[in-house]
Amino acid sequence: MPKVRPAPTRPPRPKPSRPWAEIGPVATVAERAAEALREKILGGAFEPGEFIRQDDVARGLGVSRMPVREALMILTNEGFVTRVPRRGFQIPDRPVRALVDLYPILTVLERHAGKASLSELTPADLAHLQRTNTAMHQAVRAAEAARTLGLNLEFHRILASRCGNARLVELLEQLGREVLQLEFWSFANPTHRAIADQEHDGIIAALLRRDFAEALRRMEANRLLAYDAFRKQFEEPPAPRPRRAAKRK
Amino acid sequence: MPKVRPAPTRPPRPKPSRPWAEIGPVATVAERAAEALREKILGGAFEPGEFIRQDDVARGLGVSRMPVREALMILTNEGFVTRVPRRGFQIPDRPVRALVDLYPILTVLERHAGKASLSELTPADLAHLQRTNTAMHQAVRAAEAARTLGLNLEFHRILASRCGNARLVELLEQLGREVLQLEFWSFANPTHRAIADQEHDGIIAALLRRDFAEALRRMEANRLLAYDAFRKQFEEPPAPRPRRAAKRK
DNA sequence: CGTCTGGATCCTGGATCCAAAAAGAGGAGA
DNA sequence: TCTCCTCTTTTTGGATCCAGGATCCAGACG
Repeated sequence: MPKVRPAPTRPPRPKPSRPWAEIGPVATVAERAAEALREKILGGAFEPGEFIRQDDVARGLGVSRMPVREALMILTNEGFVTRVPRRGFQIPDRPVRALVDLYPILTVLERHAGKASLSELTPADLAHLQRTNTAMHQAVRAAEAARTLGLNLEFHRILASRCGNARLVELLEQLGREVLQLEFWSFANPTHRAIADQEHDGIIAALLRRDFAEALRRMEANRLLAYDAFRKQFEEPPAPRPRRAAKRK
Repeated sequence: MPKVRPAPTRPPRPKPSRPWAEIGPVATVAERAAEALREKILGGAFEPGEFIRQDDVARGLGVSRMPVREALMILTNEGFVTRVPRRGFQIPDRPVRALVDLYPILTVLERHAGKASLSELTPADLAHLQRTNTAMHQAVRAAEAARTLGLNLEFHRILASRCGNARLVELLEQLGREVLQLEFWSFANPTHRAIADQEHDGIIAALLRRDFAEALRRMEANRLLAYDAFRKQFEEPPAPRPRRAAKRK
């Protein structure tokens, strides 16, 4: 008989015996599934508006459907998919609107973080920034999508890292991830990436001169540039429903 | 034999025959569980740092453990709980730090949204605002916690609703929910609530005069007030680990 | 010939079951 | 008597199974 537990709460960890505690990636299967799905999505395995079949993913990963479900919920938080109550999880089908909404949010938050953070960056941070930048140059040339995205995130995360607000850094990373992913779908053209690269160089140069105002301007210009290029390209989605050819047997 | 599916993607909804589509709350069990858990958490059924036992909740709701798991993931997105990989979901145990981080984010985003939204509010919006405000007055007097929180969210949501950025409204609501919940835990004292109420009246008055700058100032003052009151009260958490009495047999 | 309705099929959501891991308790040794 | 180790219990994480519902296709009717 499972005797009723006398204390409503567990004593708050009297022993610090937690040899795991954030040490290694004891990654649960769901997290690994989320990682794999993220890669697949970024790799273009799905197209906007498509619903993700859970057991297809499960079979593909060699696991059951449950960790896939959890992974999809994780990806929902990260903005990679959206949930429709009895239909499942689908790739967002209106990336245009989402991007137009996201840019101003990211701009204002990045400015706020940058004001506090840029002047506090240590020489080690700057070195890290430069390493990340050169690595990203290589990734761009090699056309490694996921790697480029990760390095771009890293770059911006370093820029904001010293703002003294952990939650803000976290939020910026989450929104930045969404933006990069959406940009990735919208225009996978390399010219845009090259432009972003140039801007990154400019930011680093300004930081090395300790010209923080200029660095901040460059950061905003970086976003604004992408925003404009984007709106120019997708001023209005031409076909409301592209009427893709039906599956042929 | 489940014959291999010939087309990798389902034809993208050729028929718009979706009689459900956001009509009624076809709420899945997990969503209802999330709602119930939210109420319980706000009601103080758990204390900061406590881990939530999944099958306790499941038994309490008369459902299996799986929708509870999904509900907990939903609540994780909303910031009500945090996840520890092999331990479960716990009530965040450092609300102080979280609040100090959240206030500036919410302030800067609210200012951005308010600049665009306040001048676009319709008379109907203002009426809605006033109705919400009076309802919240009543809820405060009746000490109905969850209701007060919901109405407060509604109030701020209306203020930002015309900013033309759906994602921003959504983000503000999410962060605002976190802040209100954390405030609720930190100081459940009614004086603070009363002060917030006063500020709401001031915001409405300024809006009726179409003095948007003043309304914006009032909005920021609203947050700043709570921020200061909060920091004054919890300047430094006195006991790092309150050393709760162990359960007695 | 187009449209609507009915049934078959597939997929998601929920329940139940099993394994693994962490916490808790008790005993042995210093 | 205190500490460390081991064994038990509890709880989470994952797998499998079942039911409800949505889509899709075919046939009937206008």
